[in-house]
Amino acid sequence: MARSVSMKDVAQLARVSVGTVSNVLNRPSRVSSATRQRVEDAIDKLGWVRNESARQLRAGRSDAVGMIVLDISNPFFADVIRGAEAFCHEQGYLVHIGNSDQVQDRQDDLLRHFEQHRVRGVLLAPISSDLGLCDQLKRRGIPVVLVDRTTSGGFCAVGVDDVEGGRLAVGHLLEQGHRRLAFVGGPGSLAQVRDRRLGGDLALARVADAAAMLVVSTPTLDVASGLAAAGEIAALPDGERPTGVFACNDLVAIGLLQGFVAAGLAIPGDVAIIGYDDIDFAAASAVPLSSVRQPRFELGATAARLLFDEIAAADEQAAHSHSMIRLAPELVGRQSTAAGRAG
Amino acid sequence: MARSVSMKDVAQLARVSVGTVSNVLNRPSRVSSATRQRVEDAIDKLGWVRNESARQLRAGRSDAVGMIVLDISNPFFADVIRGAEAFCHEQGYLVHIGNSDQVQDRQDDLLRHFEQHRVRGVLLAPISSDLGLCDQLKRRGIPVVLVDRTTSGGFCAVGVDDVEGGRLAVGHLLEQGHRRLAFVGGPGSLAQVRDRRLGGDLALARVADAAAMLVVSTPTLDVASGLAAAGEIAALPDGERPTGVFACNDLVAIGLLQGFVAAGLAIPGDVAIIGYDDIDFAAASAVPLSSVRQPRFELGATAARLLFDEIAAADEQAAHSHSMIRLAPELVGRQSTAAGRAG
DNA sequence: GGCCTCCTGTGAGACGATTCAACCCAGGAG
DNA sequence: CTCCTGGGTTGAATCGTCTCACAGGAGGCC
Repeated sequence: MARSVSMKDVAQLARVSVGTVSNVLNRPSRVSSATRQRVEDAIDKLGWVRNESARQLRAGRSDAVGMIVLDISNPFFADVIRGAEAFCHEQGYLVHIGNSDQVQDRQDDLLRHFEQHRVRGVLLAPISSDLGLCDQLKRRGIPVVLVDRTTSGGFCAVGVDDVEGGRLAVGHLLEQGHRRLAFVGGPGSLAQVRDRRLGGDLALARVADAAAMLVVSTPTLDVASGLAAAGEIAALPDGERPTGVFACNDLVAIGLLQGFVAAGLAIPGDVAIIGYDDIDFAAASAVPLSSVRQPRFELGATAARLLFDEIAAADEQAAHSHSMIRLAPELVGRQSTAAGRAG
Repeated sequence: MARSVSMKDVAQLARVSVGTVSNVLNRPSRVSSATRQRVEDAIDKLGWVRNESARQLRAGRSDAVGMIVLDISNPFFADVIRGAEAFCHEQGYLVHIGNSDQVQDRQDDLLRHFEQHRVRGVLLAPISSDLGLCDQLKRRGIPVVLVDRTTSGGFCAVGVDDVEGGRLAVGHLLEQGHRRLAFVGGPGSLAQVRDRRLGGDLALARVADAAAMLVVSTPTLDVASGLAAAGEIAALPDGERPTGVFACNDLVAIGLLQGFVAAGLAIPGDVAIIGYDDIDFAAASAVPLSSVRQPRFELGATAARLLFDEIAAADEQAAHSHSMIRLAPELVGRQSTAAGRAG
């Protein structure tokens, strides 16, 4: 198409200088209303739209932050994104969303991309503790806030106390009388998986007559993994099969639920299930799923807030000390662990 | 932090001109290997990262496309995004994801933002037929492809035949012997809602002894809306209550399922339910949900392909005629409509 | 009337990467 | 020895916007 119209074209049509056009846009009070009107008319007439690249180049910064999640298909992250976006939008910032799919290379690619685009900051749900590229961003003056993570090494972080969450989940199963338990989740490289399991183990250690948790490791945290694990567990003979299963997240729990039902096991009669995240589908499942609720929206919003605090401190050359915010998980008991039928 | 390093710094350190640095990056064959090595060393040493704004300004174009979906929490769109992203990534493009949440103003904001950022094209799941801003983008040379939409007015479009899908869904209920049916969904401004319902009506018209569908309109297409509608339907007296319900999407269907169970109705014994989209949670639901499958991933990937065709045509100044691709929906029968018990 | 302000508006640089015409020099052909 | 060729490198111009020092004119004040 025709070369895109620039401020110069607008200036020409309005018979003013480009400087004046810029003033109309950025400090309208400095321009007389007659001139302003002429310029605005010219803008409308030509359909001029500001070129953000040029603006950013000149300003040396952008109006965007980047965000990387582990799995865009997981409704948990959808809500975290919503939270972050709500906050950023309020500040006039755009959020670039990236999906690492738990692949380190993909995460690194995205970080590089963000760096090239000179985002003001990054919200990262990290795959592993390998944060090499984050250090590079930090050195360049791009703050990084870790999301859904409670151990921070030189970064701000927001997370839910996963150890406590695991403790709640397993504690709940124990309270319902279950003594043979299983933990389903993976990979172990994810801090979430390790912490939740650890919490479970801690709860278990307080009860004398409970066996160690059977651990079924999965490659990812999705429905398919839960389904596969269900088959494995259902195949165990009656006396050995766990009566209570702690799934590392709700997707896995839903897979388990489906798998157990398909194998002819009753929920919670034969097996009780508790998930993690309390996504909407957990409650909506026909055997409503007990779960450990995380404040998803707040997680995203808080992370965004920390990020903007750090950005503001850098702008003002003020000191900034990294903070780590640990939100509290909450047990949500539903039918999938209802008492009265378990052995 | 220190002013970000530019190519000039690299050039200085490597004792060459900036032109040579640029050549190393963009046409390495033109540079002697000794020089190239020196430049690359300098880049590493300084940690230089290309400034994408400057590159884009000079090039007059970006390496990104924009995508706007109706509801980022709906797993249906998560998969559409995956499809689009897979294709774009292969072409070396980045996808900016935006969430309109079915709010026209939000959609327009996002379109304006994309225009300012000079994206190469836009994939849009439109809220209504009001595409005013899209025309503006088109005039500016930014092609727009409509996603999940089969009526195109001057745009390429990819969609699933929703009328056919509605026909399949209701046809299936009729085949199972149901004669009192309901349709749950809304708002009517969404083409998806209108078309699916129309398809249902068409199927119904072929059967002499079936009553007209009871239409329960909802404000949005989410779980909460389904729950509310379930209450409304469950309250009807036994002889009047529909025995088969067609939900406009799976989120609504899941809400219905939960609501009916809570009201003491058996699925599919008292009420059969069929949803739409066949998201993973439909199959994983403890009463596995019948649904109409849409090729979600393919939908996104195809839309991206059309977009790049149009971009390529524009680059080569070749003619481009808009195409409209209609993918076929597919009935997936599961337990929620299983036969043998319905009246 | 002269001088000082305030109000508008101007125009010349940046910002950082890319491109391209021009240049330099070594080596080969004549 | 001169001319030509071509690989390797340079430097300036360019993209569109923003900022800032400054100019011109109107009005106020002494």
